[in-house]
This record gives sequence, C-alpha cells and structure tokens, in this order.
Amino acid sequence: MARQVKIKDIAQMAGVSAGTVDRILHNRGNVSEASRTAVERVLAETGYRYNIHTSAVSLRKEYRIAIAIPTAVKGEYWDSVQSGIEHALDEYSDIRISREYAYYNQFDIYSCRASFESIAEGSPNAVIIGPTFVSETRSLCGELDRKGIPYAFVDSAIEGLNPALSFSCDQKACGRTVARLLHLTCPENSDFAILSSMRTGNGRSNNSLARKEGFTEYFMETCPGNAVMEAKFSVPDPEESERNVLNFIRENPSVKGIAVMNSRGYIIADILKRTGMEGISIVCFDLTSNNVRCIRNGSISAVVCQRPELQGFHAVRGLLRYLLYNQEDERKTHSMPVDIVMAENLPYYKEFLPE
Amino acid sequence: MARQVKIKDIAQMAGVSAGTVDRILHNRGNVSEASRTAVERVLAETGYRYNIHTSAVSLRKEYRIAIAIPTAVKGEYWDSVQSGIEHALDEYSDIRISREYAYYNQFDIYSCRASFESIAEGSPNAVIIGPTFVSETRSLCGELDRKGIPYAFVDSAIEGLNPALSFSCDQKACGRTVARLLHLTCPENSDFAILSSMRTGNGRSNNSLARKEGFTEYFMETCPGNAVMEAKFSVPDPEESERNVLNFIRENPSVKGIAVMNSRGYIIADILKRTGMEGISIVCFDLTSNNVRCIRNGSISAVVCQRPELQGFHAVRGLLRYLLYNQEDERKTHSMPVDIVMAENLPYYKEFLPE
DNA sequence: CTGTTAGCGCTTTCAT
DNA sequence: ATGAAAGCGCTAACAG
Repeated sequence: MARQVKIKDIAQMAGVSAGTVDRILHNRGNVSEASRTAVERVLAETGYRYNIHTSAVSLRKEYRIAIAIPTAVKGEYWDSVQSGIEHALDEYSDIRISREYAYYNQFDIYSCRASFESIAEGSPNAVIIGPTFVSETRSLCGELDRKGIPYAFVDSAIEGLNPALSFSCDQKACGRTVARLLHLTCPENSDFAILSSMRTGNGRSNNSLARKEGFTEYFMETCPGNAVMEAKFSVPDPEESERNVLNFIRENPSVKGIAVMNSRGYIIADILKRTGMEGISIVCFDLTSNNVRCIRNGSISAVVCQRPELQGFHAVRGLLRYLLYNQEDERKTHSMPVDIVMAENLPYYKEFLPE
Repeated sequence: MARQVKIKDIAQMAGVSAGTVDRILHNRGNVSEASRTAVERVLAETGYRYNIHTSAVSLRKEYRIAIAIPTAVKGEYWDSVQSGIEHALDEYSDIRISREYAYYNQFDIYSCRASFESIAEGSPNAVIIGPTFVSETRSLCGELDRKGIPYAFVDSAIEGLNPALSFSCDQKACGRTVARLLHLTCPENSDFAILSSMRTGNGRSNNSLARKEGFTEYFMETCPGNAVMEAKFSVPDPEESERNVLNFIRENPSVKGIAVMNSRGYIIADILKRTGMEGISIVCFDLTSNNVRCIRNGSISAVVCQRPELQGFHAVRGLLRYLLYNQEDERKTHSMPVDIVMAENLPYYKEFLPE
C-alpha cells in the first residue's frame, strides 16, 4: 500500500531534519548540496510519496485560479467545460481554491484581448485557457511564462506554447468518425456535404480545418466515387441560412448526408424538419441541449463528443496537482476519447458518475 | 468556496464541544437529544461539510476491502474492472487501504461459493462483488448485511438486495444499441442473427437476456420485415463452434449481421476471417484485447462498452466515502454510459485520463 | 452523556 | 543552512 514511510523517517535515514526534507521536496532552496544528495538518495530508495491529505491540511494557502474561456451559454459546449471545472472545484473543495472567470466572446477578438489582459493583471496562481484566438493566446501565455504562472489548455492547443497541461481530441480522428457515421447512416451512392457556419470574426476554426481534413480523407479512402461538397450557412441570420440550405439541397438532390463541423447541426436539422425534408442524415459535434433535442426527434443521426466536462475537470485537477505537489513530470498533452452518441445510448451519456 | 466553517465553530454555535459534534456527524451515539437537535440545526444552517483531508489524516485506521469477482484474465472484461479498482486504490493511496481479491471461475458455481465464503470469513470493512451466481450472491449479501459490512455491485445487480452502491448499464439499451449498429453496418434487407455462446454452467446470462430483449425489440420496431435468428457456438470447443457457425451461415445466406451478446465476438470474427467469408458484420460487447484486434483488422464492425474500469474505480471510491464519511445518502444505483467504439474512435478510447 | 486532549503527517516560522 | 516546535482541522481515547 506504500505510504508507510513518512518525512520524519526520510529525515532520520538521511541524517537531517524534517524541515530540510520538506525544503528539498519542494525545491524551496536553502539546502546544502550534501543534504540534498543524501536526502534525494533516500527518497529514491524508499520510493517516498508524501501524503496528499496531511499536506493539504497544513498548507493553508488559498489558490486563485483564473479561467479564460468563451462565454458559457447554458446547454452549449463551454457550459459543459465549465461544469467540469465546477465539479472539480467541488471535488477538491477541501483545498481552498477561488475561481475567477474571465469570459470572452469567441467571435470578438477585442473581448478576448480584454479578458486575457484582465487575467494577466490579476496574477492568479494558475490559469485555464480555452484558446480561440491564436495571437491573443500567445501573448497571454508569454506573460504567464514570464510570471511563472502555470496554465492549461482545454478544447484545443496552440502550437509552440508550453502549457502545464493540455486537453483536446484528435480533430482529424473526430472528422473521420463523423464521416464514418454519416456514411453508415446514408443509403449507398449518396453524396455528402459539409455545411460550414460562416463566422463573423476571423475565428480560429483550427479545429474545423482538421475535422474537414479527416472527413474528406475518410471518403477519399473509402468511397472515392461519392462526392463531398461544401456549403455555408449563417448562425446569426436564420432566414439567410434557410434559403442557402434549401437551395443547396434542391440543387444537389444526390446529397443524403450532411456533416456540420461544429455544434450547430441543430440549425440545419431544424430547417429540414420544419420544411418537411426527409431522408437526409445529419451528423455534427457536441452534445448541446439543442443537439440532444434533435437526436431525440430523429433529425440528427449522431453526434461526436469530446468530453468537454472531463476536460474542464482534469484541467483543474492537473493544475492543482501541479501547484500542490510540483508534479510537472506527468504527461502534459492529453488526447481525449472521441464519443459517439445516438438515440440509443443518449439517455445514458454522462461524463461523470458520482454525486 | 464553502469550507470555512469548522467543527469548533459548529460546536461553539451550538453550545457544545467539538467531540459532541463529531459524534453526531458520525452517528457514533452517546448524545442527548437536545445536543443532537441543536447541532443539527447549526449544521444545516451553515451547510457544514467537513474537511476530507484533515479527517483522513487523523483517521489512522486501515481499511480492508475484499473483492469477489470472476478471475481477471489479462485483456478481458474483468481485468478492466480490476484496473479500475487498482486505479482507485492508487488515487486514494493516502488512505490506508488493503485489498484482497477472491477470484472465482464464473462458470463454476462451486468456486464461486468457495470464494464468497472466504470473503465472509475474512470480515473485511467493505466488499466489491461481481455478482454472477444469484443464489450465492444472495447468501453472501445476507451474511454481510448481518455483519453490517457494506458492499457494492459491479457489472450487474441482483434484485432484492441492498448494496451500498451498484454500477451497471441498462442492458436493454445496450441491446438496442447493438441492434442499431448492426442495422447501420448491414445492407438493406439483411437478416440478422444472435449468436450465443453455450455456457458450461447454468451461469447467469441475466445480462444477455436483457440484451437480447432490447435487440429484438429494436428490430421489431424498426424493420419487422427482417428476420432475427439465433444460433449457438461453444467457447471451449473451437472446432464445434466453427462447424456450427459456418453451417448456420451457409444455411442462412440472407444473414448479413451477427450480434454476440457478450465479449466473444472475436471468436466468430476469427472464424469468418479465417474461412474468407466476407460481407458479414459483427457487433459485440466489451473492448477486450481480442476485440480490439478484430476492430483493427476490420472483422468486427463495432463494439458496445460499459465502462468496466470506471465501474471498478467508482466502486472503490464510493465504498471509501461510505466508510470514511457515512455518505450513504447518495444515489446508490448508477447507470453507466453505453459507449460505442469502432475503428475510427478506437485509438482514443480511454476511461481514464490522468497518470 | 460530554468536554478535554493528544495526536495524525506535513509545512512553516523562528531561532540558532 | 538547519533543527525545533507550533499548528492545520479532525478523531478517539479518557476522564469525569
């Protein structure tokens, strides 16, 4: 069961005091080279791991963790991430942690800039970032690196930065999975289409790009004969969306499967449902409440999910471990599972069990 | 952030001592009705929740937890359950816990009886049970109830018993999900078959029954025109299996989809692969290493999983909370998510992230 | 029945 | 640079 050896034992074995061992364990300096090596040898020999609980008890510090993510709209993607964060905060509520959300509008680079600046000013102990805008993220992370504040990415990662932790799915694999599901849910010899929502801002769509890549790759390998088209719709302008979508479908009657590379599948599903179009399968991302509704009413065939809640949970958990125990040696980049949800398994889909 | 209020505060507010509050918190008796009500009022008012860490620190007790499950063969179902258990033991290694496995042969009721009897004799602090044989489980649980030892079920639950916790999937929903996947992966107008492995013992097949029910229900609702047949094969006798399976397929060429209501899909997949039969889709349960291999080589279309690892993990976690904090008020019966795994999302399928 | 008290193992001053 | 000692909040044994 390990954990029999305690700091006092280590101290005794190394011929120093508990205080010294603690200083070494936490790289707190003020130790002679001699003590350090002696203690480190004993540490290694005994495989010592210290007790989280007692540590947490005496560590009276309050940690402030800042969270910079797109505004969490109830029932949508970032809301799940936030639930995961809150869930973790609750699970670890015996450690004094305060959280501070700095939401930003994911379509507005200025709001992002403002949010990120406020974060840097607050000098929190750790930061969770949902990185939408690349350059903004870069400058925030630079600032944090300078201050020695650890940060974690959720949902996606920005290249060339050095987060303590990062969580995301292999987006190409997600795209392939969407392709497979669409392929399965359409009659043979269908053509397929990717419907993209036009973004107001320049956005990232980093994720969407990789998803498209995986998607088209799948069809090229599997049935190169079937066409994969592409069309656009607009989230803020429903009437225009409806016109565009219906036109596209009328002009391309061979298209029996539509992929939406984000969570907006319900918009298309609702249009088709409302206008009585049938026999077109829709697959998209994320179990938002709108998509749940559409899976239930049969207008969406399946959804691919990336455990947003678990990502939020583990971001907090990981940062805490980092702060409390200097456990930065762990694997930093976590590739989340890609979940498939359809009507049959929807009722049981949960990322958490307890509570 | 809660957790500012401590026992001493409660004690003061209720006009008693910390000891009394502790007694009340843990139903340890020896308290006057007056104190009890006073303290309980303050407790409710303040929303007090005590600190897990400090509690764990002073609670020096060693907990012994016994585990009675079918033998965990590497790479198979119960091995995953066991990983989850070990994972939890590791996560909570700051609490002194010792585990004792009492494996049994899930096809041999006598070995089960022996295992269960050894459990009862050991008087552990808590027990995790993989309940295969109904009457054996009943008598073990009766014994445990008598001794006041809490127990948790994993994988399935036996009716009429009173576990502190129980984890399982809605097996009917699993069956429907298998049906859906098979339906999707077969050409139109296929017929379908359930291949059942003949059991040596009388076994439970409680789970299989519910799975079949969901499966046939799906096809009755969705395409009553297509036949759903049934055939048998034998796990211990591969040659007989091969004869049976091949005969069945030759006699029923319209069958393009085969469901196996347990983890033995790879047996059928291997037979078809070896004999060069193509165009038959197989869907079964559980991500065992054999099934992983078959998904990779394309001989199994999809697999339905029930988070065995997470079940094991939460069984330990829940029992510990029960033991340490008397948190028996929680929801007892947990319905696990039903996961769908196919080639595209297989590489990322994990039940755990950390470590 | 109840209050008091001595730890649990770790962290953190504070002297030295 | 290092040891001694107090204290984190909770539990359990003991005295009353």
